[in-house]
Amino acid sequence: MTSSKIRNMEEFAAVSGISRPTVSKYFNDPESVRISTRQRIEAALELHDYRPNIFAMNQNRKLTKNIGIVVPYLADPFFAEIARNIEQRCIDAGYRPSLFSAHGDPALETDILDSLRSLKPAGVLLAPMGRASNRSAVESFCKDVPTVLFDSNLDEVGLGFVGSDNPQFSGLIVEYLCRTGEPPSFFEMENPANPNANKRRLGYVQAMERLGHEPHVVKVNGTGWLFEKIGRQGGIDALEAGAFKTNTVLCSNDRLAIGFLSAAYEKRLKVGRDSDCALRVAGQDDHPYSRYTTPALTTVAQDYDAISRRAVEKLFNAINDEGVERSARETVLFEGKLVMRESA
Amino acid sequence: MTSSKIRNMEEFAAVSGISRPTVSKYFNDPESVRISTRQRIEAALELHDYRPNIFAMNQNRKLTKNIGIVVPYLADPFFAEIARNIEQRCIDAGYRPSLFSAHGDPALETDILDSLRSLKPAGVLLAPMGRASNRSAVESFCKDVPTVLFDSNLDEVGLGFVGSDNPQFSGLIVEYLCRTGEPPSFFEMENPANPNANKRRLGYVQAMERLGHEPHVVKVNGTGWLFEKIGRQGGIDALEAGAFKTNTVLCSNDRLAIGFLSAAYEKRLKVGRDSDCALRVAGQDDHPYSRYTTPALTTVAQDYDAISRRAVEKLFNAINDEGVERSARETVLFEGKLVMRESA
DNA sequence: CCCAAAAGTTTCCGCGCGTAAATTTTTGAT
DNA sequence: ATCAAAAATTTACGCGCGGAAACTTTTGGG
Repeated sequence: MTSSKIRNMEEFAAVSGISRPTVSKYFNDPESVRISTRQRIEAALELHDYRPNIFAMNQNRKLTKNIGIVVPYLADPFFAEIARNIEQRCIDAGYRPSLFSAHGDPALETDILDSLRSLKPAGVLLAPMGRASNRSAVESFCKDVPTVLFDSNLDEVGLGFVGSDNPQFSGLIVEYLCRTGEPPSFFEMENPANPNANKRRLGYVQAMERLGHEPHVVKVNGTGWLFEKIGRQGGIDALEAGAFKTNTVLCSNDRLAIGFLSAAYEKRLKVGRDSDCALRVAGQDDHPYSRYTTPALTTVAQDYDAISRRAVEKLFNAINDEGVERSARETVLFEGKLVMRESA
Repeated sequence: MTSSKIRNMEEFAAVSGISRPTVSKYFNDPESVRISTRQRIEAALELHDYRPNIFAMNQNRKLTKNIGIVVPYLADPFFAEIARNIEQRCIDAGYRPSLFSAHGDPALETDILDSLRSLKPAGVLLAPMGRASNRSAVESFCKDVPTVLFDSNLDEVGLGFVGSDNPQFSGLIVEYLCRTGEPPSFFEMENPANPNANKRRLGYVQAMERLGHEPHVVKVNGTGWLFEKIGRQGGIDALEAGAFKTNTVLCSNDRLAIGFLSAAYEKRLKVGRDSDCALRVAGQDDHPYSRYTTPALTTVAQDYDAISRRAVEKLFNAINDEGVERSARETVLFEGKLVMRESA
């Protein structure tokens, strides 16, 4: 910067030799002005580091450049990773993402959506809490703000849903477990917060029946989002009660599996597929930590990248098409890939 | 809501029977108006669900109610937890926190601070990346915006620092390990991103010398924030090379320890303090996952709650005191508590 | 009941920018 | 060189609210 600070667009327009309305146009879309003027503005920009007042901008604009990203539980690295992924894509597209976590609290989720309204976001990417979500609140929010759901679906809500093909997940790993050993029992929370859990259970049951085995589901107590804790305590209880029909356990998700591995260790049961092992344990998600458990967790990998890319893509299409294609709510599901590690 | 939507404060003032300037006062501080008028406003508020336009508010106010929270790596549940803690305290105090993660990228940290300026935040709580941080950028930011550092310190920058007494951490666990077995080697990254690592190493060395043992530090390659990965690969290499003097390993932090436990498993070395164990492994931080490792990780617990509480407190004091006490930059360190689990 | 202090009202201006309308200038192909 | 289209300029207004100034009303202790 050469001279004194620029206070507003008026002053910046003066030093750049361009009229203020044209400068305004430039900041809304650099492509909308002639190349020569764009260069003059950008030349001035390098000398004076002026930036439009974001509050004044958003006050009048019909559509802000804000994007809301809402996840149910940020302390879960899975959500942290996917949020990061989405965030980056928004920034690259010239938007300003804001990240929110409901911290496992449905009321907070509603609060977030509520305060998100006042941000006048161009769009929102929402991973709802699931069954616990205040459905009507989410629904009314989606009517006002273009919203794409990801990770977990709420029927008929929002512009669409992008997530994983949960029955396929379970089917894939059930098939693997049966092929390489004995059929698994299914280990899950009694009242799972996430609706994906139900689809995974159904996928498990169907796959078992298809393969000619009798499904066996073990449900454990516990509510909330401390899945590892629930998996551990529920695992200890289930193991002590001899609740499993076979020595192979398929957990509803990796975090539950991490807790279950801890339970197996507590009960001095060696986990793995070697002959001296007492248990085989598998998860679902390919959680960032699942390769560092001991033994490393065999699981089904979610396609983080594809999910975040597709979700963002869908949102931006809706934002730009100005409602042309909003009628058709679309659901996109990505298949999981088997990740064979040592635990099963 | 009874009638049609309220469009602005003017209209809301009309339906509530109070003049607009008084309504404005109310929203800036409900305590600043007489009880009777407050009740009238709040009565109208329940009927009409009006909320002041946040952009118009922030445009003129000298001080917004925005608080920035910046962490270096949100995919680390430690930061997710402490961010959540801080976030809640800000909300409770009537502020609007925004969470940002540098995702392990120093350039992004600078970008975040840059764009944070345009949010005109009342204050910022910043956990800097550490050595990799663009110091001058952080420094100049702190001159413009009241900023309290936490987790990792940058000398003389910001209003103050709130974190852990790292040498005490190392001293505590070294003393424990020596008392209950043999003196530990210290396991760390060669070029740790976080400056706390250096203090922990020094604390280790001092504690060892104080107890009459020769310190032994094992440094492993690897940069970035994928500590588990580095701990695992570095651990495998170090174990194969016989790099440790004793069979007790103190890791610089829990995430490194999680990776190291994975390495020990890979090398079929049983970890724990039983007689049949080949290794004892300890960490530092009490990471959210450290109780679910197998074996559960013995570590030193950071006082998440105290750190976040004190950091927020310090920031709000500075904001409210309007620079009265800004001269004295204060450093607050909390002691860690030993968490004895099975790994050591 | 009186009166000073506290609180509320009226009136007005300004924040920084979006945006529309009318006008002028520039552009690029003929 | 000509001319219509494209782009930039000039002018003006409004967004919703903060906040100052001058004034009026309410409050509560004596």
